[in-house]
Amino acid sequence: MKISKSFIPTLKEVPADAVIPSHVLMIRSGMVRMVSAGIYSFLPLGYKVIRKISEIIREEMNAIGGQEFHLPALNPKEIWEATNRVEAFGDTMFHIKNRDYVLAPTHEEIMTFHAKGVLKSYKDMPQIWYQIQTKFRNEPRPRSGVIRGRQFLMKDAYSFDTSLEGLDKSYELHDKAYRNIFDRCGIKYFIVGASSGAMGGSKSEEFMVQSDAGEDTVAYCENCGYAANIEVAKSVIDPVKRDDVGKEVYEISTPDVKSIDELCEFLKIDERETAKSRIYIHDGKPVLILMSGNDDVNESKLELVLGGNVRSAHPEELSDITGADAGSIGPIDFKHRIIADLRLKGGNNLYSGANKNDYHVGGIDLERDAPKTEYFDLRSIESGEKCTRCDSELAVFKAIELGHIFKLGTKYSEGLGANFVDENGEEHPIIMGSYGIGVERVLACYLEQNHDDNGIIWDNTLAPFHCHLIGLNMKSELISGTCEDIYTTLQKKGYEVLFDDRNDVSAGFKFNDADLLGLPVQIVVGERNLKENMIEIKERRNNEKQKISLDDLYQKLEELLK
RNA sequence: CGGGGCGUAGCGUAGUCCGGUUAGCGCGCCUGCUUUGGGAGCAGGAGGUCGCAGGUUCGAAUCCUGCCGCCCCGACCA
Repeated sequence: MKISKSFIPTLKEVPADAVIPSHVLMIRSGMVRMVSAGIYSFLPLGYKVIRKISEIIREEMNAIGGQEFHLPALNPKEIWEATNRVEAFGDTMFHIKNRDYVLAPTHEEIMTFHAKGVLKSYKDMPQIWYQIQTKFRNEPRPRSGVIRGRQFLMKDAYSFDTSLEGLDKSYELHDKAYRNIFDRCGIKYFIVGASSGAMGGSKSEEFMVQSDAGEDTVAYCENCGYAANIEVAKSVIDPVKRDDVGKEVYEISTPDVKSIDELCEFLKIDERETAKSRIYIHDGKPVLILMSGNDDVNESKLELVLGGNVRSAHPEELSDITGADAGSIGPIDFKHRIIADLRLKGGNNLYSGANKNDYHVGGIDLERDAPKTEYFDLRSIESGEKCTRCDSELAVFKAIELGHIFKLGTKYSEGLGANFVDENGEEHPIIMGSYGIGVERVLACYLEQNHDDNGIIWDNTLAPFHCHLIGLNMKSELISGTCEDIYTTLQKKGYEVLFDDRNDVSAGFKFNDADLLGLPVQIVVGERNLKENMIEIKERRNNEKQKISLDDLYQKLEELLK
C-alpha cells in the first residue's frame, strides 16, 4: 500500500478526549474515529488489524470444531421475553421505536432458537457454534475508547451438549482455544475465576489483562497464579489480638468522636482495638456489620453471605434501629442480627459504639458480650496481604476483561424449549456453554502493552503491514526507482508492505509517522546510503538500526519477520 | 443518575471573570519556489452558524435561562 494513495490520517497532536494510551494511539495512528460516545468507525488501518485478530480467533475456534454463523443484530423482542432477559437487561438493551425489535446485546437466545427443534437427538451433539459480530448495549457511560462502547465487536460461541461431562469437555476446549488465541496475539493475560452474574449458570472464568484502564479490580498472586476478582478474593486472615486478661464492658464519654480515626486519637489506641459498625438492610431487616478498625465492608461478599441484595441504612433510619447516629453504633445490646468479619473472631478488650450518641464502650469480648454474632469473610483484601494458597504477597490491581467462558447449563434451552431426546427416549433440555471475546478489546489491550513514547510497537502477527518502506527523497529518481523495485519484490514475496512514497514530506516527518504506526521493520532508502548500495533497516521493537547491503535485504527480512 | 470539567476552523487552543475594532495563535490544508537522514523555509491563500435555542443590551464567544454533546470520578456493568 502506498501512503500517497491511502487513507491513513495520522495526527501529530494528542486528541483532547483520549486519555489512555491505546485510545490515543488508535486515533493518532488513524485506526479509528469516534462518531458518538462509545461508537467508533474503524478506518482501513484499524480494520486491517481487527481482521487479523478475527482470523486468529476463527482459526482457533475452527480447530475445536466451531462453526461460524452470521446472525441478525435486529431481534424480535418476544424471543428475549421467553428468557426474561428484556427485563434482566433493562435499560442496557436498545429498543427499536417503530417495531417490536431489540438490538441484540449478545446472542444466547438466537443461537438457542436455532438449536431448538434441530438438535433433537443426543446423536446431534456436541456442537460448537460461534459468530464474530457487532453487539449493541446502551452503556450509561462509554469510556476508554473502544474498551467500553455502545456498539462493539464480539466473538461469542455457544456449546450444546447432552451431559454435564460433555459440557466440561466443551468448556475445556474453549479454555485451551482462548489461551491459544491470546498467546498468538501476544497479550499478557491471566485467568480469574468469577461469578457469572446475570448470564446465569455455574462455573466461569475471565481472561484478564492488567491495566489502569480496567473496570475490574483483581487480586493476583504471581507465585502460584491465584487470581480472583476483589469481590470474592481471599487473603490469609490476620486476626485481632486476644489479651490474657479480659476487662469488663465499660462506657466511655466520647463527645464529638465519630470516626475510627477520631476514636483512636481520643483514646490513644490502635485501630485494631476497635470494631466499626455499619448497618445494612437486607430483606427489610437491619443487620449490623462489624469490621475491624477502618476495614471496608465488601458489599459483594456481604450479599453472598446474606443472599440477595443489601443496601446500607439511610442516616435517618439509624437512630430508630440502634438508638444512636452513625459514629456511636455498636454490637452491645444490639437487637438484631450481627455479622462480623473473621478478623474480629476471638478478639477481646475491643472498643466500639455504645448505641448512645457521644458514648463508646470498651472491654468488649465479642464471644462473651455478643454471643450470637456470626463470622464471615467480609472485607476487601489489599495489596501486600498473604496468599491463602502459598503465603506469598498478593497484588491488587485494575484489569480489563478480554474474554469470559461460562458453563451456562439449561437456562436458555429451558426458556426457549430447546430439548433433545436421549438414548432412552427421554426428553431433556440441551446443556449449554457460552464463551465471549471482546475483539476490539484485544486490540486495545495489545496497544496498552506494546507502545513507547513514539507510538505503537507491533508484532508481526497483528501488524497491519509487515514492513514500512520509507523513501526519503522521492524526487530523486535513484531513490524512487529503488523503492519501487523493493516494493514490488517484497509484495511478490508475500509481504504486506506500507510504502511511504510521499514526495512532499520531509524525512523527519516520515520517520515519526513510521514510529507512530509501529510496523515491525522499517526499511529506509536514502541517498547517502544508496550511493554505496546500502540501505538502513530498523526494528521498531528495540529501535535498533543497521546499515545493510541492498542485496542482503530480503534475507534479513526473512530473519526479522519470522 | 450524582460530583467535577469542557464545547471557539480538520486537530490543539487564546479570548469568557470585567460585553465594545475585522475572533487571535500553532499544526494541518491550498498555490508557487526552495528543501529531503528525525515532525523543513519563504511568499501568497482558503477555511468560523464561537455546541443549540431563547433572553438581557445600542452592541453578546463573553451576562442570564433552558437544552444538547463530550471527557474524568462515582453508581451501574453479559
